[in-house]
Amino acid sequence: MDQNLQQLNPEDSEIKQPQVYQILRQAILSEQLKPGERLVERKLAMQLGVSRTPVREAIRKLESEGLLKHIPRKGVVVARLSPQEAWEIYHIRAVLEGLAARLAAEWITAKELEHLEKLIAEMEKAVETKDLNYLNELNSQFNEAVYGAAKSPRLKQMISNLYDYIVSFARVGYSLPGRIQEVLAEHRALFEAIKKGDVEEAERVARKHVERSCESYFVRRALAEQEDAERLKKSRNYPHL
Amino acid sequence: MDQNLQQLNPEDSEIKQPQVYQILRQAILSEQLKPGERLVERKLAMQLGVSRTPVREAIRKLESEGLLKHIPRKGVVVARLSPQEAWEIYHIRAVLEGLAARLAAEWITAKELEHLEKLIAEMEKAVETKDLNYLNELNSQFNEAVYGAAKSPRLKQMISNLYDYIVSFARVGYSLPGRIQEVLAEHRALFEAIKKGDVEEAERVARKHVERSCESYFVRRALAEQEDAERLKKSRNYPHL
DNA sequence: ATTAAAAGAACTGTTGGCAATACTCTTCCC
DNA sequence: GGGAAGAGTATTGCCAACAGTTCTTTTAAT
Repeated sequence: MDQNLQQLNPEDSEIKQPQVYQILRQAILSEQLKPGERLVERKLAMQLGVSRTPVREAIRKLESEGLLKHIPRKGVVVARLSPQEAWEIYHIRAVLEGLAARLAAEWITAKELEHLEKLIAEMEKAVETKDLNYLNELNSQFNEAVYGAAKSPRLKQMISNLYDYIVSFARVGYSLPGRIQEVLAEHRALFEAIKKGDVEEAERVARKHVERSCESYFVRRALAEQEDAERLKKSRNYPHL
Repeated sequence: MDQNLQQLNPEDSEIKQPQVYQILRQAILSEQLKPGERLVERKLAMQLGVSRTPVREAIRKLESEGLLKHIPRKGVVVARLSPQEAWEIYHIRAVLEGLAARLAAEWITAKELEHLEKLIAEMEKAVETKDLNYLNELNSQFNEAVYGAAKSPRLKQMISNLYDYIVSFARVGYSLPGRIQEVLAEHRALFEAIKKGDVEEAERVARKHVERSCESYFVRRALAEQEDAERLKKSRNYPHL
């Protein structure tokens, strides 16, 4: 627990709960608060410079989104995804994004379509210059644009929520060789389907895309665990550490 | 606001927030608290015999599930589904239930399959005796059994949440002539697909089933509005009422 | 009678404190 | 020395009160 969380301004008369929520959410997604780590209301309240109530409510909200796990009379811990849960989430996302793509293919406007096209072009440039950070940013924008085109706020909301779970791992999903090109091709195929207004194709492509992401997530996760095991093996040689 | 909400036992040392949550949830789903109606923390707290804190937390939870709508510094009201939102929810449910059916077809056990078969048989009996209440109960059980067979707790949770929204209208979905037989046939088709282990077919059938429910929801809703309009017209003749 | 300002009422957001519960460390008995 | 009982501590659940904000009603001036 290093815990140098951003502090709230005490004289800030804004409503504090949403700010606390944002800070905690960021801390969890950035893994400043690590999976399995315990959150203590009073400590967080002290650190943030507010009373327990806003912290409490923020925690409850994060809990209902699934980022925290609450054990009655014991407290809350940062949720740790089991492989089974990660698989579930990816497959739920797959069908939801499929639906979003279908709706987008049906309802997209000329202006939105143009925006998507620009994003695709930008992505191609970013792939060539291997600017992974920018590519990630563009990726999010592309997804956002598709969800927006679907004209279904609730669907968009649900997808974003699910997206949060795996954001930390997904970010490094590109690290697999060849995956970058694959992702680009998949996005392009989705764009084409939406442009044609082919709802079936759009749904199929989007769904497949998420399923592929799921696969590379598990490959990535397996690699990470292998690395962990190696580290562990090494550290056994130096038990005093 | 008639508000004869069930009271909590004051000497009850159980944790109160979940109880308050259940009571409010029931009140909303049973339309004892009607869409658009405002919920006042202090009033509810008084009526339930607790302080504002548990009420507040229960409200926040219901809000995050979408049953309540929160307007900052104003309070919360019972969410009223616009036709657009109802449509969204049905279509999200359609793909999620499709996924659940697919997973069920893949992972169902012999015992679960047997249970489904019994439920189908019961439903046929209930259709003949026109026992609508029992049929509804069986319906829920059948759905639960399918979701359970999918072995995906999170998916099950999400579907149940969405189900709540439309439960009040769905209950009368049968009232359309011929719909009862249709529903039964759809359930039977789903059962057969799951039994065969045909994942594609199971998904397609389940999805179609929800889409049909959506249609009959809107027919039902249109009828209800027509009735409302008639009532309004009548009441105009007696403006003093 | 109409309108605008001001007082008042009604709520939510926030606070710190109290009670109940779960965990931990010490002490005592075998 | 090991294990069980008990005191002490940490932490959540709950509460009543206060502060700030929004809505309503009253009042006064035109």
